[in-house]
Amino acid sequence: MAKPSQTELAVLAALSVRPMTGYAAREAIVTELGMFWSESFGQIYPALARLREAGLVEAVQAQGSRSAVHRLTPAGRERLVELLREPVVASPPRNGMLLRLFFGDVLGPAACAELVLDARRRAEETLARLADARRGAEAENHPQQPYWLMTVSAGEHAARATLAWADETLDALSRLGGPAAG
Amino acid sequence: MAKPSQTELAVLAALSVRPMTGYAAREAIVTELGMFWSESFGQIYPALARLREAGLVEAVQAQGSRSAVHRLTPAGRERLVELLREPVVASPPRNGMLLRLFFGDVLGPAACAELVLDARRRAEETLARLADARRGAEAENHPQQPYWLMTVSAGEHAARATLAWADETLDALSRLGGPAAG
DNA sequence: GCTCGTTCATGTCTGCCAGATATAGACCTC
DNA sequence: GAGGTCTATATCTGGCAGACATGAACGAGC
Repeated sequence: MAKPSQTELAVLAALSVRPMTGYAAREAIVTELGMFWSESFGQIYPALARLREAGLVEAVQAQGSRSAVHRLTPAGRERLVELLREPVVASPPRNGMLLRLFFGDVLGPAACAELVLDARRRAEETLARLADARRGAEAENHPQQPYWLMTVSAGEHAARATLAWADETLDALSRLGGPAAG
Repeated sequence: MAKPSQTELAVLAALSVRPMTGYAAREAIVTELGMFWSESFGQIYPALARLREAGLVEAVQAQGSRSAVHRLTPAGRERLVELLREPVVASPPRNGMLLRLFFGDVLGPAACAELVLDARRRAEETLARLADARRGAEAENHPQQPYWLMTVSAGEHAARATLAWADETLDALSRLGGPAAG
């Protein structure tokens, strides 16, 4: 019940969909929330242990099998709502590509163009994965479906902004590299 | 010379602009790179000590005054180029707002609209600060000026994308809240 | 029936890092 | 000269990622 942990929020949220092992919870977070969230094994298992101790989740079917499926208790469901209502914790920005571009003079226009092209490629890949996610969500009939589409749309807007910026920036870089390189 | 640290890269980069105290380096990172980078005191001072020990920076004027101004050595400048050339380390995503929106069913449309409005407000503020930064950069005549403008532009594209997404999403949420609330 | 590779599953360890906190000199104001 | 703010340095706690260690289950091939 103490200090709100980001990991515990994500684990509770994942388990609210369906009971899962820690391993499966991590899989679900990577594949379904991967566009805007991430967790590591090193956090998930200690978090599950704490949640179990606090009575927020319970382990079922831990007998014969090695796998311990965890399920939310009613208290866990309450705690999830409580954590969701807490103010959003902003994660400090750390964009290595923009840091390098800011000191682009040191690397030169060609190396900078490589960095921007990389970012552009990643944005293209993101758009493709989001198109899949959108098709999948649109085929569903679930109370959370409209919310899923909103998060997909957030990713699409961000990725398209990256594409537009990259094209603009590649143009500027080619002009920096000398008119002959344009 | 060992494992490349993100903090050491940022500190070397900051000191490459001009010699500074640790405190001033942190100020510079917050104010000038704050849109895409962050550092804490708890990292800067140990990093400076390591860099000093490795001969990459040197302290000057540490005698009478309490303040220790640090300056890049030639080896430090080489190391900076080396670190800038290293592949970008991607920071794992953690967007608490989108996590909450994904489980928006639990909170309800009104609380979700609050979250989106918050994000919209922050994007507006970001755009205002970036407009200042752009004016400042455009007034300069510096070899790095075009690169500064590219990073400013990245922030502007991202912020405008957030605005467009927020408006679209607020509209969708108002329709979810029932046609009467639209 | 045995080995081998893969997947599922649980955990530990190291080290990066943010944020809070403690401390104190410098300078300014009233 | 008392109090407040800014500059400056440093430490400590705890969240967290990523690499690693370990082993069960299971199918493929011999």
